[in-house]
Amino acid sequence: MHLIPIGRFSRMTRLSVKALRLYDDIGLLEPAHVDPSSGYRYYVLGQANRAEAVRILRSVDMPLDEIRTILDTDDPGLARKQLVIHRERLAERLEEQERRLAYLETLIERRDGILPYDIEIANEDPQPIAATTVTTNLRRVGQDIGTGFGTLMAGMGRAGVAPAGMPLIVYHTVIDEENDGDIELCVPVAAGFDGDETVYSRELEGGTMATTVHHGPYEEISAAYHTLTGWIVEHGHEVVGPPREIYLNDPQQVQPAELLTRVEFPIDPST
Amino acid sequence: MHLIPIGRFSRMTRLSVKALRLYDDIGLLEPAHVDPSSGYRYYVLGQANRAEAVRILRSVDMPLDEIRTILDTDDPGLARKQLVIHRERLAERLEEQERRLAYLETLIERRDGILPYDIEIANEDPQPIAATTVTTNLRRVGQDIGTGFGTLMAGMGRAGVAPAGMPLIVYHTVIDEENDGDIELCVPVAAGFDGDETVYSRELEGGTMATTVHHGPYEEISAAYHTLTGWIVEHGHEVVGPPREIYLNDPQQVQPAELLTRVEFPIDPST
DNA sequence: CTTGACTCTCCCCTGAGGGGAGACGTCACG
DNA sequence: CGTGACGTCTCCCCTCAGGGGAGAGTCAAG
Repeated sequence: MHLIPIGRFSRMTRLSVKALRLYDDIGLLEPAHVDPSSGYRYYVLGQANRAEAVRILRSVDMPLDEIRTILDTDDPGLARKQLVIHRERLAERLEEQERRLAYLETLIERRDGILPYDIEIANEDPQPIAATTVTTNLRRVGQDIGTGFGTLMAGMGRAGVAPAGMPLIVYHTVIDEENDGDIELCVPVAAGFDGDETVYSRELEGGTMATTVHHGPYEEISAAYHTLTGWIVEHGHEVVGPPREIYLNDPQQVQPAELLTRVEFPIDPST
Repeated sequence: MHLIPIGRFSRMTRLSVKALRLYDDIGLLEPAHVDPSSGYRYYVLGQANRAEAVRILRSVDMPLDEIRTILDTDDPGLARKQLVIHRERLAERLEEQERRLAYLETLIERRDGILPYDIEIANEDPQPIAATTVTTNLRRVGQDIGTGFGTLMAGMGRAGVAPAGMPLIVYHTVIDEENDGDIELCVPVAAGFDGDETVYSRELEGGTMATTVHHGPYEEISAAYHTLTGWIVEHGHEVVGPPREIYLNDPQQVQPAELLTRVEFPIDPST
């Protein structure tokens, strides 16, 4: 029975000495013999095989405890299942890397840097609108907007009025991940009409607005808000009403990266 | 100047409080004001923009110090270059994940488990061969085998002899990553011939062999060696000569996953 | 003034080892 | 049998971007 010290075993198996010691500590690959006085680890040839299996499975980035599960089971079906589970995990990571890469590409494509918002002051006239109010939060907001606009269109059909401009949303409450808030889905119309409880007619407030246009998917719009609110405070203005978003093109028709959304904050016009 | 405590700023920016404190510590995003008596961090609206940029860049897994580089430079070219560098890195990881995934697939495909080696005892007759010796290590071995067989074929052509069997290699020394060793590239021939210094004729030793066949790329062959040597020791045999590999098919003609390599260890036939 | 929500610092934890210090063991050579 | 050159041991700290929690202090509203 050849006893092999850790260094030679390390060269045989191409596992580092540090790794071998770790595998001993966690009981994944214990030396056949440990000298009780010196603590020296000694392996035998027959262990190289298990070591090789560990090396292979680590090379596909499998966690150590799963490797132990696979190597210590007698059920080849279970081992196989673990491998398949790990494959799913790798595939998932692969997808994630792909998504990140794609996103990063779009960041690079933006030739104006990461946060290219030009802020303008605009004077908006009051405008008759058809509107409906929904309560939602940041997690559900995408769905709720979709169904909400459906409701709105249905109500406008009942009232016999047609859109006269781009749809918009007034954010009456600040909504975030867990806190619900009220948002008002609106479509400009030619004149006021008789609505009902859910779809009603009102006049959208006009006034001085600080505005900017967000170019890209809705998920990334918060930077536009931050830029605007920061700009407003820095320039000594005050926010005098809820902000609104005006959807300049249709998510059904253009790619998310091409979406244009105008964000407007009503402000007091003083310097 | 609104001062925003960390919790609200956290909700505004969707960065965790822990993360904000970390970014303060490393100077990536320092609060506009820190109360000297309580230590409370207070942010201003204008910082939300930078926070947003951090969040975006973290979402593509960029390291914090590179984010700092990008955000603190005035040179948009440099920032862009960093983004591109990071893209390369992501793409590299993507490839790596793909390679691992593919490898794992092959592991799963092997229906016999991870290390399916059947070991047999064989009696080999002595065999005249043409041979050449090269000194190499585990890093260069692939190239050296390629050019070595070229040399061997050229020498056989000069001597006017033709191959009479599968090529093989005798591993006279254990080679590893950094230590060179001698390997002897061989081709069976019908009978001995007059060689020269580099390509010579000799008789390959016969005898009792412990053998197994490795199915797959050369890089994964070490498990075959470990299995064999482990088996030999466990069965009380002794290795009486250098091991050899016989290449049963041609890497030029089949996929690496389909390669078949017979590994043989000469042993004493006792027991 | 009290209560409840918020925030602070400090410490330990993640996974799979890497780097190094200081002490001890082993082996081949003379 | 001694000696020098390696080999190996344990122990500790480090990675990276935070997460979890303890215990103490702070803030704002009623």
